[in-house]
Amino acid sequence: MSSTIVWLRDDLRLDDNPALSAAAAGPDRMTVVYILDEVSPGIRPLGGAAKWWLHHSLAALSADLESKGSRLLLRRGAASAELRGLSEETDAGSILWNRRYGLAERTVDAGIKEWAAGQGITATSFQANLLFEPWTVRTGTGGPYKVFTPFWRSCLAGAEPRMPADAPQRLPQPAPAASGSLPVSDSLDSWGLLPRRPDWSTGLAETWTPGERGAGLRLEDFLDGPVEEYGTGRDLPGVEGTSRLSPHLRFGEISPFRVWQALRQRYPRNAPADVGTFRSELGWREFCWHLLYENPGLATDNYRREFDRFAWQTPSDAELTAWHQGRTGYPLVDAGMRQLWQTGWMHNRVRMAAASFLVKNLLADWRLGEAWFWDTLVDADAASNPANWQWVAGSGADASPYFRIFNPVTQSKKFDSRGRYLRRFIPELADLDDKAVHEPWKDSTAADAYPAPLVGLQESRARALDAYQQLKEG
DNA sequence: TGGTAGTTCCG
DNA sequence: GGAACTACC
Repeated sequence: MSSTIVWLRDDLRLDDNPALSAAAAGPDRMTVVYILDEVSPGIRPLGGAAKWWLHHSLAALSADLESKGSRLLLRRGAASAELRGLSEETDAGSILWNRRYGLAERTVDAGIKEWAAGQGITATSFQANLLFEPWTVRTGTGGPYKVFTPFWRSCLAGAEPRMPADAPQRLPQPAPAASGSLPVSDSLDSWGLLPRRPDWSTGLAETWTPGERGAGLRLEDFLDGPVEEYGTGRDLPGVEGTSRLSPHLRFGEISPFRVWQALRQRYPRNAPADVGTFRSELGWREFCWHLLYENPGLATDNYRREFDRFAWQTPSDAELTAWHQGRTGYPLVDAGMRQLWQTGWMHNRVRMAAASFLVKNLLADWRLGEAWFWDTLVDADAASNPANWQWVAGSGADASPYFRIFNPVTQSKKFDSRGRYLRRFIPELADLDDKAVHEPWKDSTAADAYPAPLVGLQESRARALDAYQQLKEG
């Protein structure tokens, strides 16, 4: 008897999952498989925080599938080999998946599609993780967009994103192997995705609930309040003003179509400007994937190739470690880096300030920062992380102008004036008053507990402007 | 989705 | 002394 394989990747959900829904609507038995592929060429290994998330997300997904009569099969290895084996084991007549957009991933998928065609197996892919697929958004002259605003305007001018599909009520039974028993699954624990000695994941577990249910609750919480003041609230790191949906979107625990529709339903017309601002953040996610699709080397190559000649300085071990550990002596940067380490996430405005500090005040190559964020963020994806680092560095598409150098003191005075965020993540500063907390080096009582500034803002700023000036002239 | 420095103007 | 404005980086 023929069966269907649903291959899940960055779409760890039952809701609005077109591949899963298509299988559920058919008559076949169904094998749902997740493959941990660390060996196919060009696939970027997951960072540590992402591994932690993946473990818990798969555990949640597995339970959700079982509650509907299905099960999650886990396999590890090259995706193509695993799928071939599994197709044979389960006598699969079709393989279904939701599309992904990185070059290495597309290459794997295309290879499987070709193999399947030769075997008489139907391989079908669906749009599930982007509202606007990269190749569908074109400028008037047929090229890809390089600037966000016209990109997003073009997206919004087209057809409204489709309605999301509800999760199937019931799922087909798992397909047996030829032997009659179910195909063998790896145990999740055997993958070793969770940190061991030391276990740094406590703060992550306190902050997040990976999985589809956690994602839905985040969306509800956001719609119940912060969304209406998103325009101002999102800039205040001491306030819960953002959606915090990023890691859930990263792993596909919630569909962007579901988020879009939830906003549409809540604000059928005349949505407040804040809602438009939030939508445009979804737009930045789309734009980053658009950029990665057109520039597969986004994480390694300067988008603006003239930056290949830029005179990045190799930071000393002490400097890089101070940045990693949140001990640069600049409270906003340090609070952000500690939030990142403790919770796997950093507020967006603080990301900009912390990244600007590394790339401009320390004059370090943006790839060093990109790599650290890749390893420590729960929401780092292959598009947004490099695209945003290049945005900060000035080497990217629609990038921040080179002379825009964030002043971490000005930023914290402006966006965390009471020092609420600073004190939360830097206990050494808890007793300083609202003025000194932004500039602890001016307060003698802070001197022993908190590091002195790693570099002077004036000199390091001037040095960065010089380096950029040389690039322009050179 | 900035910052700085210089200027004017004000209390 | 600092808010507000501007030109420039």
